[in-house]
Amino acid sequence: MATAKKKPVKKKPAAPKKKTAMTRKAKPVKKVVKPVKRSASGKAVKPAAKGKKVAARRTVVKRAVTAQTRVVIRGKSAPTRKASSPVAKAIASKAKSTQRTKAKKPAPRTVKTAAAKAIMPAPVKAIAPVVEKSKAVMAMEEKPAAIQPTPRTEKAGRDVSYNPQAVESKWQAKWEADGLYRAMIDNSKPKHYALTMLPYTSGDLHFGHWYPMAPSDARARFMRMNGYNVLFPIGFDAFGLPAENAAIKRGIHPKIWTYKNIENMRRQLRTMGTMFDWEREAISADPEYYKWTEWFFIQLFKQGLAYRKMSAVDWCPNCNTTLAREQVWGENRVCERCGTPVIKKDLEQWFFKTTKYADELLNFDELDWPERVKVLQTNWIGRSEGASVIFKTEQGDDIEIFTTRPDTLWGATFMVFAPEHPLVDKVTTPEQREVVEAYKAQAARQSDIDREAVDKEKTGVFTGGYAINPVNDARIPIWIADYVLMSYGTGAIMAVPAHDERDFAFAKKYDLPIVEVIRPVGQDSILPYTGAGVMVNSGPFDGTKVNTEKGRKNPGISAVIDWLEQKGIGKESVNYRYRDWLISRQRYWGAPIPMIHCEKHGWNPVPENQLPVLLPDDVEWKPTGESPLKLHPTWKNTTCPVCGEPAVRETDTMDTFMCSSWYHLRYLSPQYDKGPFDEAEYNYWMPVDTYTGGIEHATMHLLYTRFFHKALRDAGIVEGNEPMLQLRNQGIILGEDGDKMSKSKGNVVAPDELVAQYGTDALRTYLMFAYRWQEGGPWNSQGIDGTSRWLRRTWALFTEDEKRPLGSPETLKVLRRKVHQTLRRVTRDFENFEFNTIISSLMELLNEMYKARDAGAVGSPEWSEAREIYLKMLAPVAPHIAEELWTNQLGKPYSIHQQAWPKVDEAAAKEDMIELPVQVNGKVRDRITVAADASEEEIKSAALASETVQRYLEGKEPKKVIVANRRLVSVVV
RNA sequence: GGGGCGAUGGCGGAAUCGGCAGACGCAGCGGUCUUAAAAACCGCUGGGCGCAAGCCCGUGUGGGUUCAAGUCCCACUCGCCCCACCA
Repeated sequence: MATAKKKPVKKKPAAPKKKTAMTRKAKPVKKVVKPVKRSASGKAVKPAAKGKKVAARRTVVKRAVTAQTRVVIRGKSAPTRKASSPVAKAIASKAKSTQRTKAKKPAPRTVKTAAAKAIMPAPVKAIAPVVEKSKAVMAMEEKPAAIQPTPRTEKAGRDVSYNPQAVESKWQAKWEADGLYRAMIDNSKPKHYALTMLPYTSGDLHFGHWYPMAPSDARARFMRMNGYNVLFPIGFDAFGLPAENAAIKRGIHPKIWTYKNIENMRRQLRTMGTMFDWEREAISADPEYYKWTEWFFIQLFKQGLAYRKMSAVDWCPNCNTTLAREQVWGENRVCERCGTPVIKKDLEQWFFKTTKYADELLNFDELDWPERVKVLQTNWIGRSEGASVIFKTEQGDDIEIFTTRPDTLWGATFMVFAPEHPLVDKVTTPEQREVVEAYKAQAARQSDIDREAVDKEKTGVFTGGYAINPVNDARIPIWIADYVLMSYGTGAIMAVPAHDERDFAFAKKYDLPIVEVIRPVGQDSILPYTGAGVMVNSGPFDGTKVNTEKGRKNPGISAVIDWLEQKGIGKESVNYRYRDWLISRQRYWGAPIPMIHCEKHGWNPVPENQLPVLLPDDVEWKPTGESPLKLHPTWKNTTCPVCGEPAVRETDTMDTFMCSSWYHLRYLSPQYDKGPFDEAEYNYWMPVDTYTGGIEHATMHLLYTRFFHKALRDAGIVEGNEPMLQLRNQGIILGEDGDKMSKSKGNVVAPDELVAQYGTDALRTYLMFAYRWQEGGPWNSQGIDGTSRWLRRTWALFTEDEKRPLGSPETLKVLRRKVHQTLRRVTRDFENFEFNTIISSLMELLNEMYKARDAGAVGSPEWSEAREIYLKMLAPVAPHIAEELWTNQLGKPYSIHQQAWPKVDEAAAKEDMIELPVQVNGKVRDRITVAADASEEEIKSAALASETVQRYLEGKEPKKVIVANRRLVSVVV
């Protein structure tokens, strides 16, 4: 996924690589979340994970109304709104109401420094908390030493023993040594193939890589804790123009440049703390990989899906070389390297017949993909239905046109050809020859941009020739004009100036006749194409058609098509904007196209047992104006697979999108040499369950890979209709100034530096917390302090071992309720890719835990449970600190990442008192607190008993009292 | 020109089914600790009026539906993205 269309080269992230030795299987984990269910249509069905809104807020018992319904009305000296957590309430309710605010304040923290000191002097080994000490000791052999506080922290507060970099590098090394993230086939578990778009080997890992990958990793970890056998692989998109250009610029061989970058990117990726299975790494520039890219080309060729044809490519006359579309920059379409305006040049090229699958690609029934991507693909394919109709030249040649409105055929008063149309020369009369030639030459010189500018005044010239309109035998003039494009439809149109803006403008300018066909203006009428033309706007319209075939007052489009077919002058037809995929690149750094050309036998594939066609290292890859492979002295010479006579190889290479169309298959078995993938692995892991990456690939990679899969399906190589069932796109992180990050603007933020400063866990969680993941937004350099602080507070709470007197049962109950409510929400949010609220929920829970600690929860079973569940929820998002606290502070068995996701205790999560706002005439005037199971009647009478409500009633009877779903009472006066 | 998405405090964002707008965090202000600073901790923080209780206003604009609208409907404005002489 190297490049995106029309834009300057995009770089993709890279991942570090390290082979891990051990392949210990993950212990089976109790399944908590059900596998994603699929409905008959194949759509993923989201588990309904709705939680009721929690949270009774301030509750001060004032008086009971009935025995069953205790009604609580806010006291007059109401506490501030913020003092409203359940724990705080619990505390508050014990205190006198006037002292409430004070009571909520934590006890002075005289202990904190002491607690910190107790940890600090500890040598390498961890001092596990009292709880479960024996287990901790047992686990000691397995786990690395607890992190030693760093000297610089000595003077600081109680949290300072947290050294994220030390924690992180320690566990990264341990996980890797243990092969903790090896993904092996295991038929006893449901599988989950989580895929994130592979990085391009641009050399540096930046936010464009972190932003999609870190949350994807968190979700993959979540799925794993939920009992799935998760495959989360990584690799490198290593072929392509950016590498070649960078290499040219620096004078380094593209291969050396690329593989050096991969080294660096692996190192950087490792610091991210992802659960990538490095054993499955695949690199598209490895011969073991591109052997199969070539093999796939041959399979498509055998399917009749690869063909050659002449095509106009972008050509830089200064560099004397072809350019890819993305190398043509800006509105002026200049060469990215030298700034010279690019021209078109005809070359023979290889194409894949993607259009064969156009209709099937429009079908998204089996896909849980964002609506936006589906719309983009649908528009890109651009299907239009209509008819193709044959007009004739006066000399008798057929002119095929496509129209979406065959019912307006009777209004066709002239025809327009694209200047490049093959019949132009033939219809042009001698008198018009000179002007026609001049116009053609001028059109050829114009750039696409000029030519396609909508606001440009239309120009054209008369050819002198005439055509016959087949529906009424009218003799109509043939013009050429550059507003008709050879690349869309048939390159010729019938012009119906009465009902088409463009035709209308042209007819007005050159004084051509206008014949009205449709005259509808009422709302039920069939409207003309556009609002074009005087006739359309001036009416009157009677909803009928005029000037059509006799006896056909109201021929609808389909009726006209039937009629055309009967008459043999036209047929139903579908036209697409979508083009076949041009895969030839006149470049060196790509997979060779494995084809051989023989004078006698034409083009034939390289025999499969001779694959791969290796890319030679000794080429002149600096720009010379010719394809580097073509200039190699010997490489292209070979023999014809049919006759054995001397023949030449294709010297073009493949578009890198070809490589990335199947990388998800290579991950299955990157070392496999008997085929592109091991079938056993395919059968277990495919299709991809969750695919994450940028939306910029909507009409490129994501369309190519779907095409590829369908073509392979028809070749009997893969199964199923779609390669990736669920797709989720992240947004883009902009620079702090709100602009796109770019070196030239100097607004690039480097993840490496932030990891050095804050640690990976803080950066990962900040990226999840700060934005809606699908939206992205500008970087905020201060924001990361928030998650950094949160993790330090987490560390502080978990490393503190001070004992306090046990608090009330209510305190513990409230804590437990909050824990399970948070768990319910976090579970749901993980399922829905809502990472920002996962983090905020965990922050809230931590805040509650602090309050519970101050209220005397420490030492209780509820406290232990809260700590365990908190860490398990933390584990996917901040894997390192969670592991450290789990194994070395709680003394639990390594690894937290092999633990089962906790289960919500719905009974514990349930509120027993609920607070309802009471509205009078739509405005909140009071709040009442009732038992959660109070009946509607009880709630009503409680609401009416409120002094405030009574005051607003002024003694009158309420018109209406509505209890809305136990969430609010509405009194209408 | 066509299509899509979006608009909530100083900022990022919450708000699950039409039911307490502003959760959580950043920034800011005040305080504790400190020789000092940093860190940490505590409190405040949409706007207006008010000593207070409280009242009024408030989710881009204007209408509408409803007991109730950030959320639904209609018409706009602005922003971003995609496609575009597409026949």
